Amino acid sequence: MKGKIFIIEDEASIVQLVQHNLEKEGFVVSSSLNGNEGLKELKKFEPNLLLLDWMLPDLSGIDICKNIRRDSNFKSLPIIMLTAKGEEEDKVKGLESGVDDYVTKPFSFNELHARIKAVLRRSDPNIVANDLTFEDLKLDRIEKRVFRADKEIQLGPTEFRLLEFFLTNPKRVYSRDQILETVWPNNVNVESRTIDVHIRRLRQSINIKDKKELIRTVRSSGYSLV
Amino acid sequence: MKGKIFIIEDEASIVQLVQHNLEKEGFVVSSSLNGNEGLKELKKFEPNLLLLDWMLPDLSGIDICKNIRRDSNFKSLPIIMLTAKGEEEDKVKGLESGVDDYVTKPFSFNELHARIKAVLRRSDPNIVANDLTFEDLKLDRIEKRVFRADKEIQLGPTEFRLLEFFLTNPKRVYSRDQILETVWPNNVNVESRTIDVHIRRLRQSINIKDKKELIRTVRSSGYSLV
DNA sequence: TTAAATTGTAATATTTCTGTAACAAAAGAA
DNA sequence: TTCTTTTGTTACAGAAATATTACAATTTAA
Repeated sequence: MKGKIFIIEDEASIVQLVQHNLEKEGFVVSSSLNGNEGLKELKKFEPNLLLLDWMLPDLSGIDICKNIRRDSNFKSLPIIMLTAKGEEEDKVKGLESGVDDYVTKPFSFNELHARIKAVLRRSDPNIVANDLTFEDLKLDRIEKRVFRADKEIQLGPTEFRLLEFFLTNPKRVYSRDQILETVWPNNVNVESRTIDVHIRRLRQSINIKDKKELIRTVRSSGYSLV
Repeated sequence: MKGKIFIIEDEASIVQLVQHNLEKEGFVVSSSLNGNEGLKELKKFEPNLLLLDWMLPDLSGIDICKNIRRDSNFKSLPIIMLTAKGEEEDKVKGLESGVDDYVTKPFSFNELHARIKAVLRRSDPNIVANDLTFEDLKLDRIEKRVFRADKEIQLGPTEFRLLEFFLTNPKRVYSRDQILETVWPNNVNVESRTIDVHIRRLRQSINIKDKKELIRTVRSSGYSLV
């Protein structure tokens, strides 16, 4: 069971795109093109997550948010807000009125999907896959543990995130910039060479003697798993 | 054995939803769509708990309640009343006529489930799991006692709730925010560092020499049991 | 009411983690 | 080979997160 997602968004093309893709991912999806009706349908549908357009013809996103948060049955419904580019103040307002995350339009489905999983993982962990594995490596996001060949490995927080990142796309080569963007908290400035050091630390931790090296260096491109 | 639940409710869709979910949870469920018949069937069925709609076409919730309380065989049958939104006076009347709890429609199944467990825990402790255990730790929700290796341990109220929380999902790592949300009463603002102190107190209480530490610190993530 | 227990916070100590710089080693290029 | 570029390794100081302690305020019990 992947969970139920409700969409309130007035641009039919977006709804169609998102709904179709989410259903392909195994979610049960329902949607509404306007706010007032959407609210009613949503409460019947009882989703695990709401995708909410911030600019609707009838009701503003804030109003919907408030309404939802006031209803004891939906107080903790995770909400991801869809906002048009440049409406920076809206983001602030959104986060203040209890939105869990936001995605700026236009967005790629992959980006949205990642956000959805992240939000669901926090609010409703059973809905989302929590173990990442690759060969004899296993990372448990719930218990925050890492195993190589069934032996537990201790990692620092950054090494953990780094490995988690590689495990979401094994084999794929990531540049230092890509790694930096995803693994490090936003608006943090670190030397790109710093990654080398963390790679070293990660290697040191996950390598077992007689077992093959798991992190490959791709000269002038970056690193990848195996 | 999870116990038997009877439902008297005239909206077939609600009955279906609730009955289905309760059966999935292991309860034996029977139901009736109207009051007079429901009363008869109920007495044959001999449930451990009754879910009672307050607004029925034929008999009012109060009448049913009175009838039940007058019957010596069902004097102490726990009743949860289902009431439509805004019927505040009904709640008062309900509680006066011996209802144990009420749930406002529309409700989520999870909410109802929680209420049912809470009511059964009080009235019929054998039906509901009241002991949380993990390795040699045992927490008794009824008597509010905690044991480690069969030796009783004294905990303050907050430490008790904290441990109870960890025991509902052992091994899982919880962030300070999650702990705060669940363990502390709502809309109470406490410093997130305060949790560290309570963790310390809890550790101090449940740790026995020569026995392993039960609470794991996961740097930058939170805490978990073992 | 007094005494005891409980709570939250702030201050301090301790531990662990991070980023960087400096140098070594390796891989390409010429 | 020799030079250049890129990556590996190491050590270390400062930063960040957690542990511990003490204390005042509040609640509960006696």
